Amino acid sequence: MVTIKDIAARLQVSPSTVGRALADDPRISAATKQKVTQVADEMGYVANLAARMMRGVSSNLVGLVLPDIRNGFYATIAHALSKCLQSAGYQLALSETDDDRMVELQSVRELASANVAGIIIVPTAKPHRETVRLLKLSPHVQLLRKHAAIGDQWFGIDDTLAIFEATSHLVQLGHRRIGYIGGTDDLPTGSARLKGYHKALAGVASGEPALVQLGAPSEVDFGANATRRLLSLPKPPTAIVAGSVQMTQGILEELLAQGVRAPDDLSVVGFGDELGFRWWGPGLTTVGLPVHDLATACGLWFVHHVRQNSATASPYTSISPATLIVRGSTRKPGPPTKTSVRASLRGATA
Amino acid sequence: MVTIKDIAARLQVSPSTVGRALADDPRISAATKQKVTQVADEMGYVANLAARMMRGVSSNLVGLVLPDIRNGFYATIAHALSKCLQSAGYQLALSETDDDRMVELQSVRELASANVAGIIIVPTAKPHRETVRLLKLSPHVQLLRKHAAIGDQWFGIDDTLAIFEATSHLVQLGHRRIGYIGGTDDLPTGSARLKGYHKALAGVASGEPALVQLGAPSEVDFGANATRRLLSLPKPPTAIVAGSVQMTQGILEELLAQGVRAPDDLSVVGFGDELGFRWWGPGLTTVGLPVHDLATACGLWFVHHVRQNSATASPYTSISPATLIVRGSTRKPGPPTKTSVRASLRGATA
DNA sequence: TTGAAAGCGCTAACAT
DNA sequence: ATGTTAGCGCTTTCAA
Repeated sequence: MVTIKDIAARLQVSPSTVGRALADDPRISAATKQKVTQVADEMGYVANLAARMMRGVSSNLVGLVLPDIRNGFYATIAHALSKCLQSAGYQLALSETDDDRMVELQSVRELASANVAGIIIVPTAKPHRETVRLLKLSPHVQLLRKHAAIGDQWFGIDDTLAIFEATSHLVQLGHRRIGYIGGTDDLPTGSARLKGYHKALAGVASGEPALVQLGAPSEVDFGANATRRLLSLPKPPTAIVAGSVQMTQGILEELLAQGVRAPDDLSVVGFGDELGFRWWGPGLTTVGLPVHDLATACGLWFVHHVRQNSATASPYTSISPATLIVRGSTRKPGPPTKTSVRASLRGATA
Repeated sequence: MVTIKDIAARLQVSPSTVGRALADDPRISAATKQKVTQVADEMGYVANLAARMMRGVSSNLVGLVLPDIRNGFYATIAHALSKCLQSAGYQLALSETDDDRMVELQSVRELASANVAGIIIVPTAKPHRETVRLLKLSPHVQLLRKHAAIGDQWFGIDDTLAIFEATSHLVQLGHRRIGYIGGTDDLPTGSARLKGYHKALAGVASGEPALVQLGAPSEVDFGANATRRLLSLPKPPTAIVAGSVQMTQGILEELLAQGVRAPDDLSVVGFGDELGFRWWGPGLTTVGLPVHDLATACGLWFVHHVRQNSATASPYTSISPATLIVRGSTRKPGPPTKTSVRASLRGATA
């Protein structure tokens, strides 16, 4: 391995001169720089990253901490960020937490000890105090979920608006008994979404507690079970709104298993637009999330931020809107008509 | 950041004692080790990788190089590997190549200069020579795709068998004009799958060239276009077999757009079992791939291999079988019957 | 069984 | 414009 010393010896100069020349320090003469770079090239010199990192310079690694990469949602984020960071010369280090705060802590510890340039995190419900402390040591930004303790750098979507639009759509179609299956409100996203549901219902329908089913947002099974509970209610809802991607999956599975047909027997609005949602029944009406754009924006901002190397983290918040994608799984409540069936089929292939 | 010195100061011992205790050096008494590890845990000590790397030890980073994480297929792999490596104390560095050999080279270069413990790679069709050279410098293993130049460490699925089973299933149902839409045969997986198709057809039907459509395996659009071409043939096929996940997506989209109904108008067998494939029409009959198990096996083997730190890379090959998942999108060719329609609906919810 | 001390390759404060 | 020197945190001799 060729070191800075080898080059120095060969040129009869001091190691620091070589180091500075290579770093393009203004105090070094052009002639010397010229000679140094040439010899370095000739000898096949490659800077030792480890040594450089020991001197406090952070690596070109950016940690991405999220619950589960198998969620198409997060995969899109990872992809967009990867592209973004790659073109800026950074590498992505992936850590999955499974929404477990201790795993999260462990991951953040490892990243911190690897001297990462920064951390992009989708935090768990209640991050460990140590996690928060460690995050503050390097540039960081929260994605989707925002935890006050972690900081004011956040890129997210307007969760309240998203579910508000989904629910309003159903209200406008004439639905009054609308079920909501979503994440518990200990997660900021969960409570924001629930708020959107209640807001849309305000003044239109009484919020019947039994119609609201809250569970761990990443549990597909909960979505299925909650659907079963809603359907077996004395007065079942005429429509269901999903409050997370996995819940949506559970709901769709359960409806299929029970032979419940949308939109004839029940209207359904999903959350997120995963692969296959448009294939479900007559096409799933769902809340489209601008994940790709969100992640790209986050990546760009982050690179800029890291480059500044400013310890002074100025607060920054970006809220992207979600948009309702209307397909065939929603229509006005009541028995089906020929035209409505045909319309919903068209929706599926649109 | 907590260092070895901090622990030493707290315990009133020398830094070297702490270092040795942490390294489980036989010369340190059990009692000391006990105390050291406990305090280390308490203080949240994490070894500084940079410093360790300077001493010649490679990092705890394992590079994962693959085409596109958005492919559910690769997301599953990343997840399984992440779990596996995490529990062994390794971190995953994710690099996406988009099947571009120059991007691949760039990624591998970065990983190599970061002193990664090893690299797990799904290689592009024709990796750069430099890529191959760099890979040989650290422990590495190929996943899914196998390139002879890169080496004999490979975990993959039996691609030939996978498509053979898919095609045979159709042949047994009575199909004779079977279309195949898959990846070009410059990729080892592509040619193996094509081989499976031809093998299943041997002696049963003449392999009509127009029925075989080959393109870049990751292009959804190619799948859609190829489907259009097959359907507009003078004598269109009665069934189609997909040879990649994205092709499957394209095919499904196109059939939906054209209003072609499976299995009445056409039988379809997909590749992989992505979210939503079971929701498509009467449920997609498809080739299920043991991706999770494959990745886990690969991860375990890799960790073991890296731990051995053996420069002597003994050849190792693992071939996992794929299994056909029969749902509603396939049946015998010809006009529909009442019973067959009912049967296919049952298949969808099974 | 433990401590002291010498570096690994690089950077940066301090001297020329 | 360049040289000297002192570490960064860890491992690893060499001493005790």
